[in-house]
Amino acid sequence: MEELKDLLNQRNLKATPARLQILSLVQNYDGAVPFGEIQSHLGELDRTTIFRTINALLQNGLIHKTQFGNAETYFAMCPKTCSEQGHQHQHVHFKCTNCEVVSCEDLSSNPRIEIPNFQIDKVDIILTGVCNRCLVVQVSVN
Amino acid sequence: MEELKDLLNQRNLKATPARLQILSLVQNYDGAVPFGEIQSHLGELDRTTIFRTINALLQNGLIHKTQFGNAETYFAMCPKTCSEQGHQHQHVHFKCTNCEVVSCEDLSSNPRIEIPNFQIDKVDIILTGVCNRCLVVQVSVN
DNA sequence: TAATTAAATGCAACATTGTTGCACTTGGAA
DNA sequence: TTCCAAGTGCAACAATGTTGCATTTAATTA
Ligand SMILES: [Zn+2]
Ligand SMILES: [Zn+2]
Ligand SMILES: [Zn+2]
Ligand SMILES: [Zn+2]
Repeated sequence: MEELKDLLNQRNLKATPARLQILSLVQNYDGAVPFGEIQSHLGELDRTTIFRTINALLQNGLIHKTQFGNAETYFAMCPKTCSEQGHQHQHVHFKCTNCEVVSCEDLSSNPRIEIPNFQIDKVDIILTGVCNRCLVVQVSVN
Repeated sequence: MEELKDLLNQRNLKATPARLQILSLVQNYDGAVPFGEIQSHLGELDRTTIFRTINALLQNGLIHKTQFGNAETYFAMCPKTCSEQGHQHQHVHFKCTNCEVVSCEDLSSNPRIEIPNFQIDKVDIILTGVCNRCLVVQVSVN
């Protein structure tokens, strides 16, 4: 908890209870946290505060977000390569249709994404399928 | 317009004015259509009808959608490989930060997306950058 | 430790996207 | 022309997200 406080102060963000609570939830969650989970775990906070807190953490490179279709938005911790200067992620986002967990995953080999005559600045890869844990369970059941 | 009517009837959808108008707009638009454009071009239709029409076209494989961050949802025509059985797209979605146009694009080579011990069922690649048209303009101006 | 202040919060009000139930209308087939 | 399942409009609702303003508080400093 003290290290989260340092993390915030390093980015010139006050270490307020709202920020510590949300950061702590995101850090300790199994996978990326759905927005609804943040809201229900922090019901004592005003909704406006939750949105503003999330935006502050996003803008300062402490957390990032992803979306699957029109469904809920998910939040996860950033690697140390992210800062208020911008986000730098190499990983992809995966949602398991069985356990519903959304996670940040590294690809076994990083794909080369190119479109002829286009300049590509940002690549976002969103995957859906069955995660390793659920596959193991399916195999052991059969 | 008559071919759109056939297209709808092939999928067992009535060729109503709402569907013909929305399909026609999506087909003739430069790139994928933002939801707001659909709404403003079809203001005489009830919003509920617009949503239900879009959902019918999505479910029957006539159009598909994509999203960039939390921003607007975009709609584009489907290739013939899509049907009420499901969507089958190989292309990616690209948004130009200069002209704001969102388009469906083929990659010069299709990447192999793999995560060890995961089963991947659906791959969604969302790109941001500068499109070929805007790059040409920038070069000719300098 | 107490005072100071910029930053953060709570509250109210608002905008947009999206859904559901129900009554009414209509496209397409007989 | 008649018929009816499918489609539409309307009302009401729910969720996400934003803005303005008054109040509170984290961190600095005296
Ligand atoms: Zn980041
Ligand atoms: Zn991530
Ligand atoms: Zn499709
Ligand atoms: Zn597309």
